[in-house]
Amino acid sequence: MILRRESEGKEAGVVIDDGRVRRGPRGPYAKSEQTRKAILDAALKVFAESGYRSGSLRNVADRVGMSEAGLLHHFPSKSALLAAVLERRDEQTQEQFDFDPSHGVEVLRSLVKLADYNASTPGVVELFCTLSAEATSPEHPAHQWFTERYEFTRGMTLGAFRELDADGQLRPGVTPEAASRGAIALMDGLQIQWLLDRNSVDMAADLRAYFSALITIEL
Amino acid sequence: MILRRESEGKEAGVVIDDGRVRRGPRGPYAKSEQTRKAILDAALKVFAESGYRSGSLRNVADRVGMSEAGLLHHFPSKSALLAAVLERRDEQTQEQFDFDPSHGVEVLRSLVKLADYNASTPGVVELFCTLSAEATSPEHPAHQWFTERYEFTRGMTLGAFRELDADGQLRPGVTPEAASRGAIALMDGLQIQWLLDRNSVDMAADLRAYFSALITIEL
DNA sequence: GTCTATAATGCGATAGAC
DNA sequence: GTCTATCGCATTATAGAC
Repeated sequence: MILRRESEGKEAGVVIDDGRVRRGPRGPYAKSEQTRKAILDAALKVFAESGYRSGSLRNVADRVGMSEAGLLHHFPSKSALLAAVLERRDEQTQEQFDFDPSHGVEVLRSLVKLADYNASTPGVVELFCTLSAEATSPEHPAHQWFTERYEFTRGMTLGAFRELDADGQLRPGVTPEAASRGAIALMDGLQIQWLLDRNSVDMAADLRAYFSALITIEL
Repeated sequence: MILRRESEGKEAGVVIDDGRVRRGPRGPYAKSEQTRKAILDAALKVFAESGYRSGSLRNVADRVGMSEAGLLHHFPSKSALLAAVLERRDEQTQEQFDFDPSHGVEVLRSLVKLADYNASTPGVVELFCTLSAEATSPEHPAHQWFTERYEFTRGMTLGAFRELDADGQLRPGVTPEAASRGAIALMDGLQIQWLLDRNSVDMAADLRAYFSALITIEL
């Protein structure tokens, strides 16, 4: 699941070295932008396959064809690298999906489209699946990031269901709160089954079926 | 989510050292049974908090108050310890929950009860949440174990929904296949949100709401 | 900007004394 | 059954040459 939180005010970062927060490159990295991107691509794959804790800088460095020390010239620490990877995913998906909470049905349609798109980027699904489980631990450097991410995502979905509820388009017994928690949970849970066997699950179709069971109008 | 697969025929084990499969103690461990249990309790906590890959034998040994070498006298390797932990959970929950697929509604009721029970054992939820994400990787020693576990669980739930379908108790548009995949996914996904903030989610209530949206009869 | 070298720590597992 | 000692390897990160 990839969603973008509103980029106003203080954005949640990833805790680096138990204190500082990195939000982006501080200086003009203009010349080495390519190298940075290559590192981030490799890091995404490594963290996706092994998680943050077990993924190693050596593995990332090997994939990008440089030494660990060379890598650490671009990112001062492992947690800073994780922060940059998550930050970059947010930026990229912000461009692709626009979730306008003013139209309830549109949000649900966008979530189905997102589930469909996710099926084309297994590495990213792996990354978020692994990290969201890992980051439930309060000591994890991305714990706060995921906490706020879930709050934002659930809030947006909740707004959509509330609007549908106000328009009388929710089936009797369905509450916006349970429906929004369920929608996020379903997307996460389907990803696990999909990663175990990609032929066994159509994430978008199952999410659409869930929505169809909750609302009275056509999706 | 804790479910017991049928214990007939060849049971899936956890791959140990790329080959052997450990299913239980081979000899009479009668005298050191207490020590084994203490180790398994500590190992469950460590694997729950850090996952299998990042969890260390040293951490387990420290908690149980012995050396790593002493621990490895009882379990020949780290993966053998993981196998024993998963095996033990299966045994313990087998005694507590009986899923009889002959009565569709009863299976759904049992799943809600299970979700409620899980909320009283956060350590176990953490363990399965972390491991099921970690084990989506084909190289993980518990990959096969989780693959077969999901197949079994989904099959049982599918049977329940098929029976409800035959009795005309599914709402129009609901298919047993999507419903069963969704039920498992919902349980998994709710666990992530619950682990992030235990006050934000009532897993059993949300699962019940999901079922209520799919079936026409009272739960 | 990238490297080699190295520090400092942690890991799983084995050998052998008791 | 448990220990100490140790092996061999991986890890993050730093120092300093080029």
